[in-house]
Amino acid sequence: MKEKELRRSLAVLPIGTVMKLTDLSARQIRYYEEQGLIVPERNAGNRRMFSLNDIDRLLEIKDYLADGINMAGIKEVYELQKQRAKQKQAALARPLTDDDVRRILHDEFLNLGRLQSDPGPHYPAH
DNA sequence: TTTCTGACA
DNA sequence: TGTCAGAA
Repeated sequence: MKEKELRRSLAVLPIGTVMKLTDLSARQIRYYEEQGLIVPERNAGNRRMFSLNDIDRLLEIKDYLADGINMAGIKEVYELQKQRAKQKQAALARPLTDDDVRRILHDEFLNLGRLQSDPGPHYPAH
Protein backbone atom coordinates (compact mmCIF):
# COMPACT_ATOMS: atom_id res chain seq x y z
CA MET A 1 0.00 0.00 0.00
CA LYS A 2 3.03 2.27 -0.37
CA GLU A 3 2.98 2.57 -4.15
CA LYS A 4 -0.22 4.54 -3.85
CA GLU A 5 1.24 7.12 -1.48
CA LEU A 6 4.22 7.42 -3.76
CA ARG A 7 2.05 8.15 -6.78
CA ARG A 8 -0.01 10.70 -4.91
CA SER A 9 3.23 12.46 -4.04
CA LEU A 10 4.46 12.65 -7.62
CA ALA A 11 4.45 16.27 -8.74
CA VAL A 12 3.24 16.10 -12.33
CA LEU A 13 0.54 18.74 -12.58
CA PRO A 14 1.18 22.25 -13.94
CA ILE A 15 -0.58 25.16 -12.27
CA GLY A 16 -3.04 25.44 -15.14
CA THR A 17 -4.42 21.97 -14.40
CA VAL A 18 -4.48 22.68 -10.69
CA MET A 19 -6.50 25.81 -11.33
CA LYS A 20 -9.20 23.79 -13.10
CA LEU A 21 -9.15 20.99 -10.54
CA THR A 22 -9.37 23.28 -7.50
CA ASP A 23 -11.25 26.22 -9.01
CA LEU A 24 -8.63 28.51 -7.49
CA SER A 25 -6.82 31.32 -9.33
CA ALA A 26 -3.10 31.11 -10.06
CA ARG A 27 -2.79 34.17 -7.82
CA GLN A 28 -4.35 32.34 -4.90
CA ILE A 29 -2.34 29.18 -5.43
CA ARG A 30 0.91 31.16 -5.53
CA TYR A 31 -0.12 33.16 -2.49
CA TYR A 32 -0.82 30.02 -0.49
CA GLU A 33 2.64 28.83 -1.39
CA GLU A 34 4.12 32.11 -0.10
CA GLN A 35 2.27 31.49 3.13
CA GLY A 36 3.88 28.09 3.34
CA LEU A 37 0.57 26.27 3.13
CA ILE A 38 1.80 24.22 0.17
CA VAL A 39 5.27 23.46 -1.17
CA PRO A 40 4.97 22.46 -4.84
CA GLU A 41 8.11 21.22 -6.59
CA ARG A 42 9.74 23.12 -9.43
CA ASN A 43 10.71 21.71 -12.78
CA ALA A 44 13.72 22.67 -14.88
CA GLY A 45 11.95 25.79 -16.10
CA ASN A 46 11.10 26.96 -12.58
CA ARG A 47 7.50 26.00 -13.22
CA ARG A 48 5.51 24.78 -10.22
CA MET A 49 4.60 21.10 -10.42
CA PHE A 50 1.88 19.80 -8.11
CA SER A 51 1.08 16.32 -6.82
CA LEU A 52 -2.34 14.87 -6.07
CA ASN A 53 -1.56 15.46 -2.42
CA ASP A 54 -1.11 19.14 -3.22
CA ILE A 55 -4.53 19.13 -4.87
CA ASP A 56 -6.12 17.68 -1.75
CA ARG A 57 -4.25 20.19 0.37
CA LEU A 58 -5.54 23.09 -1.74
CA LEU A 59 -9.11 21.81 -1.61
CA GLU A 60 -8.70 21.54 2.14
CA ILE A 61 -7.45 25.13 2.36
CA LYS A 62 -10.40 26.16 0.23
CA ASP A 63 -12.78 24.54 2.72
CA TYR A 64 -11.14 26.21 5.70
CA LEU A 65 -11.42 29.57 3.96
CA ALA A 66 -15.07 28.88 3.21
CA ASP A 67 -15.57 28.20 6.91
CA GLY A 68 -14.23 31.65 7.69
CA ILE A 69 -10.77 30.64 8.88
CA ASN A 70 -7.94 33.00 7.94
CA MET A 71 -4.39 32.30 6.73
CA ALA A 72 -2.93 32.50 10.23
CA GLY A 73 -5.56 30.07 11.40
CA ILE A 74 -4.91 27.60 8.60
CA LYS A 75 -1.21 27.80 9.33
CA GLU A 76 -1.88 26.90 12.93
CA VAL A 77 -4.09 24.02 11.85
CA TYR A 78 -1.20 22.57 9.86
CA GLU A 79 1.30 23.30 12.60
CA LEU A 80 -0.87 21.37 15.03
CA GLN A 81 -1.12 18.68 12.37
CA LYS A 82 2.67 18.36 12.31
CA GLN A 83 2.76 18.17 16.08
CA ARG A 84 0.07 15.52 15.82
CA ALA A 85 2.29 13.53 13.46
CA LYS A 86 5.21 13.66 15.83
CA GLN A 87 3.01 12.62 18.71
CA LYS A 88 1.91 9.60 16.70
CA GLN A 89 5.49 8.54 16.22
CA ALA A 90 6.09 8.92 19.92
CA ALA A 91 2.92 6.95 20.45
CA LEU A 92 4.55 3.91 18.85
CA ALA A 93 7.09 3.76 21.61
CA ARG A 94 4.77 5.09 24.30
CA PRO A 95 1.02 4.70 23.75
CA LEU A 96 -1.06 7.86 24.21
CA THR A 97 -2.30 8.33 27.72
CA ASP A 98 -5.86 9.41 28.38
CA ASP A 99 -4.39 12.79 29.19
CA ASP A 100 -2.76 13.05 25.75
CA VAL A 101 -5.98 12.26 23.96
CA ARG A 102 -7.89 14.73 26.09
CA ARG A 103 -5.38 17.53 25.39
CA ILE A 104 -5.40 16.81 21.62
CA LEU A 105 -9.19 16.87 21.37
CA HIS A 106 -9.14 19.99 23.51
CA ASP A 107 -7.27 22.43 21.25
CA GLU A 108 -8.93 20.64 18.34
CA PHE A 109 -12.31 22.21 19.12
CA LEU A 110 -10.81 25.22 20.80
CA ASN A 111 -9.09 26.30 17.58
CA LEU A 112 -12.03 26.13 15.21
CA GLY A 113 -13.74 28.79 17.29
CA ARG A 114 -10.66 30.92 17.88
CA LEU A 115 -9.45 31.01 14.28
CA GLN A 116 -12.53 32.63 12.81
CA SER A 117 -11.45 35.46 10.50
CA ASP A 118 -11.47 38.85 12.20
CA PRO A 119 -13.98 40.73 9.96
CA GLY A 120 -16.62 38.01 9.90
CA PRO A 121 -19.74 38.80 12.00
CA HIS A 122 -21.30 35.62 10.57
CA TYR A 123 -21.16 32.56 12.77
CA PRO A 124 -22.10 29.43 10.80
CA ALA A 125 -20.62 27.44 13.66
CA HIS A 126 -24.09 27.33 15.21
C1' DT B 1 1.20 29.28 -25.14
C1' DT B 2 1.84 28.90 -20.37
C1' DT B 3 3.94 30.26 -16.21
C1' DC B 4 7.02 33.26 -13.27
C1' DT B 5 7.97 37.41 -10.32
C1' DG B 6 6.98 41.86 -8.82
C1' DA B 7 3.97 45.68 -8.32
C1' DC B 8 -0.37 48.64 -7.83
C1' DA B 9 -4.64 52.94 -11.34
C1' DT C 1 -7.34 39.09 -4.93
C1' DG C 2 -7.35 40.84 -9.63
C1' DT C 3 -4.47 42.20 -13.17
C1' DC C 4 -0.70 44.12 -15.99
C1' DA C 5 4.22 44.06 -17.51
C1' DG C 6 8.44 41.86 -19.10
C1' DA C 7 10.97 37.67 -19.39
C1' DA C 8 11.68 32.63 -20.04
